Amino acid sequence: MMYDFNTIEKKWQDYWAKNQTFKASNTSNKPKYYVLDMFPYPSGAGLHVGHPLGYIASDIYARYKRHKGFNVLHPQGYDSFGLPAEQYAIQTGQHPAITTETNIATYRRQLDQIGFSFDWSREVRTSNPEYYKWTQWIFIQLFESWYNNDSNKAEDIKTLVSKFEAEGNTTVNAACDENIEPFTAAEWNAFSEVEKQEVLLKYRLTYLAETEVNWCPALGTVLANDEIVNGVSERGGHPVVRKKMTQWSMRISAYAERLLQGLDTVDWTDALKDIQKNWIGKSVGASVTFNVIPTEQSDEESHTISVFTTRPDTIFGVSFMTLAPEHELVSQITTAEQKADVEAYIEKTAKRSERDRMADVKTISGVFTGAYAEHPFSKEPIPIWIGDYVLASYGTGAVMAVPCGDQRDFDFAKHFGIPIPNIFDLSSIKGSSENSPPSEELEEAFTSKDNVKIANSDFLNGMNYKKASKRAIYELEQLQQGEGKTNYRLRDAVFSRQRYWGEPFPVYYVNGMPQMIDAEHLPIKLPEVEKYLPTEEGEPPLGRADVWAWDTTQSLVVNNELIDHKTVFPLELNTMPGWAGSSWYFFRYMEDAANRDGVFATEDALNYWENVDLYIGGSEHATGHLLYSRFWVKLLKDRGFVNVEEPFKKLINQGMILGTSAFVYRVNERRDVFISKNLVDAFLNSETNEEASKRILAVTGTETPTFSKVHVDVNFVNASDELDISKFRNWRAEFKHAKFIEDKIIVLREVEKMSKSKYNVVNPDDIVADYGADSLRLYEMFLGPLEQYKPWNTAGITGVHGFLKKLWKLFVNENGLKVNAAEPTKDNLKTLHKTIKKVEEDIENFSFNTSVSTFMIAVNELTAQKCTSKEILEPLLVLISPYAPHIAEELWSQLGHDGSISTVDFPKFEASHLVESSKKYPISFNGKMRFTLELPMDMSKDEIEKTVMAHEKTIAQLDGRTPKKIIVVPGKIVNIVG
RNA sequence: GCUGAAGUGGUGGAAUUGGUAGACACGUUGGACUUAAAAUCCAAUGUCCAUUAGGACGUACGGGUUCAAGUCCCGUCUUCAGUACCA
Repeated sequence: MMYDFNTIEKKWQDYWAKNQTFKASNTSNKPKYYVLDMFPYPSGAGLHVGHPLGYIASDIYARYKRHKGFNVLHPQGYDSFGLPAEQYAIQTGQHPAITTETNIATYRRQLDQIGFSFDWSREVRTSNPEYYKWTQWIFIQLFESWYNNDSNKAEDIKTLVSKFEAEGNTTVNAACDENIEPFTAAEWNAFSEVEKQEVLLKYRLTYLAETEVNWCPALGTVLANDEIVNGVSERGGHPVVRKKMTQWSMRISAYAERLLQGLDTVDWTDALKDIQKNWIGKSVGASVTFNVIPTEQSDEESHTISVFTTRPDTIFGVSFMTLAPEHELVSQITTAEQKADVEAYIEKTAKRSERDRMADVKTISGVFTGAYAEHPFSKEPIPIWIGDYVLASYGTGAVMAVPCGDQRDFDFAKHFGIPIPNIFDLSSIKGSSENSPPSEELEEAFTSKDNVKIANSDFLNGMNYKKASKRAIYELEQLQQGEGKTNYRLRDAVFSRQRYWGEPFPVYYVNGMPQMIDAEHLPIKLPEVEKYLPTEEGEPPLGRADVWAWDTTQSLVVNNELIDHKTVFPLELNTMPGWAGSSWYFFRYMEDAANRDGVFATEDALNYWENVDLYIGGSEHATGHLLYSRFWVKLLKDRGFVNVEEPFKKLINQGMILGTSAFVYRVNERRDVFISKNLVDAFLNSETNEEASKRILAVTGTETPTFSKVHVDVNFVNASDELDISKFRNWRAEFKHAKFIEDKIIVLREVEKMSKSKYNVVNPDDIVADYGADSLRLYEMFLGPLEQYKPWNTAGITGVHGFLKKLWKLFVNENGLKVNAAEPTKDNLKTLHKTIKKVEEDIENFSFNTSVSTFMIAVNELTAQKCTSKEILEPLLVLISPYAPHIAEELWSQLGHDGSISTVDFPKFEASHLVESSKKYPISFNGKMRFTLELPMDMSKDEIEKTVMAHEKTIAQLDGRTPKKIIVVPGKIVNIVG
C-alpha cells in the first residue's frame, strides 16, 4: 500500500468536519485552554506559504493540549473590514461585501486543506452586522464612560453628572481635555442641555475633537501616526498633509499607567514589552511655569511659558529656554529687532520635511526671540530662544534648557555662546578629579542622575537627584509655579475614518451634538451608496447614501429627505478604523454561535474561558492591535462586562517566511542573451576570466559585457537551482527568443520578502497537491525556530516528505499493515522514550523545528531496528499526530481504532528506559578530543582515571610526557592536561 | 544615535546547565536497481595537509577567564527589527 496523501488528507478533513471533532464545549470537567491566532484579513491574493506558519504552530499546540487532557478553544475568523476591498470597489464598482465573501471562500478552502483543528462553528467576521452590532455597542459604552483617576477606573458618565450637580467639577479628578473651565454645581445646573453635553464630551472616553490630523488626499482619509512611514502613507506611499478636522478620538491616554503596569503580568517577550513601554513613554518629573518678562514691544497681556522637565532638581542650571518654532507664543513675545530673524527661521524649519530633520540631527539651529523669562527662584532673566530640536507635538512644545545636565541643551548653548553654569558638585562624581571647581568649564553635559550632588543651587545644595527633585517641586508649588507631573508619550487615538468599508457609528447629531442610538436598535447597518469615493464636497463616502438619517420616533434609519432636525436627524458619516473590530473579537469566540444573539458573549462563557492562554501572530501589531485591545479589555472590565484585565496571557510573534528569489543574468549589450550565475562568476574571477570571456564573446560579439539581474519565477527552478529554459521562454513574450550560452542555467539565489513582484511567491495549494498538507505542516516547522525570519525554499520539502513515507513504511508494506504484538526490545523502548521526552520539552518551549528532527531520528532508528511492535508504534503515532494529523489518523484507524486520534492521551515518559549501563567517554588532551572509550556508568572516578591512563592510545598521545593534571567528570568527559 | 535580536559547512539549521561543534535535512559526488527516467536504497561530504595512520585549522573579528568556551567576560565589526531629537 502506497502513502496516498491526497486521498488520506481529504478523507480525514471530511471526517473532522462531519463529526465536529474540534468543536469546543463551554461545559467540561477538563481544564480550559484557549489558543488563538491573529485572524487574517482576507485579501484577494489568497494565502501564500508564509501565512500559515503561525497557524500551524498554534494548531500543533492546540492539538497537543487536547492530548494532554485540556478542553481547547481554537477558533478562527476574518478581520473582514479593510481598505483593499474598498479600493477594489472604487475601481470596479463591485460591492466590498461581495469581494470579501469571495475572498473568504478562498481563504477557507486554503485553510481547510492544511488540516487545522479550528472550531469553525464559532467563526467571526468583523464586517458581519451581527458582529459589528457589538463593536457599535462597545463604542456606546466608551461614550457613556469617564475615567476617574481617584478610583483608577472607568465609570458610568452618570456618576460624573451627579458629581457635577452636587459639587461642580473642581473636585473631580478625571482623565479629560486640558482646557476645561472650572464651574460650580450651581453653574452646572444652570447650563443649557447643549452646554452640558459640550462639557461632558471633554470627559467621555470617546469624544469628538477638532484635531490636526494626517490627511491623505489620495486615499481621501485620515491616517494614524503609525500608518505613516517617512511622511507618506504606509499603504500606497501617498503624500500626507496636516489638516484640521472634527474626529472621534479614543481617550486611551487615560489608561497609560495601567497599560504599562499590566505588562508585568503577561508572558510576552521582553522585546515586545519594550516596544510597548517605549510607545507609552512614561516620564516622571514636574511642570514648571515661567513668567515672561514684559518688554515695551510686547502687548499688554502677561505671558507664561509652561514646560515639562524630568529634572526639576536642575532648575538652577537653567540658562535659557527653547520653544518649538511652531509654539503659539513665539509670535507674541518676539521683539521688534528679532522679528525678521525669527520669521525667517520659522519659514526655514517649516520647509524642512520631517525626513530632513531626522537625517540631520547634528546640525544645531535656532534663533533668539529677544524676550526673557524670569527664573522662578533667582528672578534672573532667562533668554527665550526657538529651535527645531524642540518638538511642538511632545510635552508643551517648550523646554527649560539646562546645558550642564542635558546634552542637546549643552550643544545648543555651546553653539550660540550661551553661558553654561554648572550646578553639579563635580567632586561628588565618582571618577572625576578631586576638588574640581564647580564653575569649571565643562566638556560635555553631565546627564547621569546617580552619585551626584547638586551645587550652586540655593536651597538644593548638597542634595541628591531624588531629594532635590522633591524639594524643587515643593518650592515651585509654594510659588504656584509648578507641580509634580508624569508625562506619557502615548497620544489619544483618532477613531474616525473617511471610508465606506468599516463599522458605521451608532451616532446622530442634534444641534451639532452627537447622540448615541439606543443599544436595542443596533446594528446600524452600512447604507448602500452608488460610489465608494468621498463626495464632491469632500465628505466621506457615507455622505453619498440616500437613506442615512435617524428617525427618533420610529427608531429607524430613514431617507435623508426626511431630516427636519426635530425628530429626524443626520447620521454620522465617518466609519470606524480597522482596529475597532479586532479589539474585542477574542471574546466573541467564547460564546457558542447558537447563544450569541442577545449578548456579545454570555457571562458564563466569559467566566469560563477568561482570556487567551496562547496568542500567536506577527510582530507588526506590537503597538497597534495589541495596545488597543488591551485598552478595550480594561474598559470592559471597569464597566463590569468582563472579568479580566489583560486579553492575552502568553504571546508569541512568529517570524516571517521570506522568499528565495531566483535570477538569471541578461547581457546588456545583447538583450536576448541570458547566462547563468556560474558563467558570470567565472567571468568575474581573474583565473577563469579568459575562458569565460571567450564563450560570451562567441555569442554576443562583445568583449566587455555587462550584466543585469533578471528575476525568474521560482517555480521554474529545480532543487539544484537549475532553470527550466522552456518554461522561461513561455513565460513572457520578451523571453520567447531568449538565447542561452550554456546547457545548464544555474540561477542566482537571493533571499527577499515574498512578493508577487519578485516572482518568489509559493502557493500552499501547489505544495499540498504535490506533497500533501502533512508535508507542508512539517516543513514549515522544520525550517527553523518559530520566531525567526527564514527563507522558504521548496527544494527542501523532499526531506520531510521522505520522512512521512518512511513513517508510513514502518506501519505498512505491500501486503498491508505489518504492525504486530511483538514484545518491544530495549532499543525500541529507548528510542520511543527519548522521543517522548524530547518532543514534550520541545512543544512546551515552542521549539517545533527540533521536534521534527527528533521524529526523523526516531523513525530512522526504529526502521533500522526493524521495529513492528504496536506497543512502540502506537504511542509514536500520537506524538506525531499534532504535527502530521492526517497520516496519524489514517494509521491509527488502520491499527483498528475507532474514532479520532486527536483526544488520545499523550504518551507518558518513563525515565527507566533511558538508564544506560555504560558511557562512551570522550578522552581529551588539553581540551581536544582524541578518541572515545566506552566505560561502565558506575565506574568510579579513580577507576576511570586508571583505565584511561593505562589505555594504549593514551600512552601514544602522551608520547612519554607526564600529565600535569587529569580531569575526570563521571558520566561526561575525561581531560588530560600536560 | 538609542533599544532589542542575531552572526555556526555550499544551504536551512542543531548543540536546553561551559564538557565529543556541525544533529536532522537540502544540495553535491560516487554506487546499486532500471532499456532509460522517476522513485527507492547504500556510501562519502567543514576547510587544508597526508597514500594510509594521522595531523593542523575551524562557530563574525581581537583579547580574556577556565583543565575545557559556539556557550561566560571585555572590546570591535556586520546584519535585521523597533524607535526617532521625549525635554
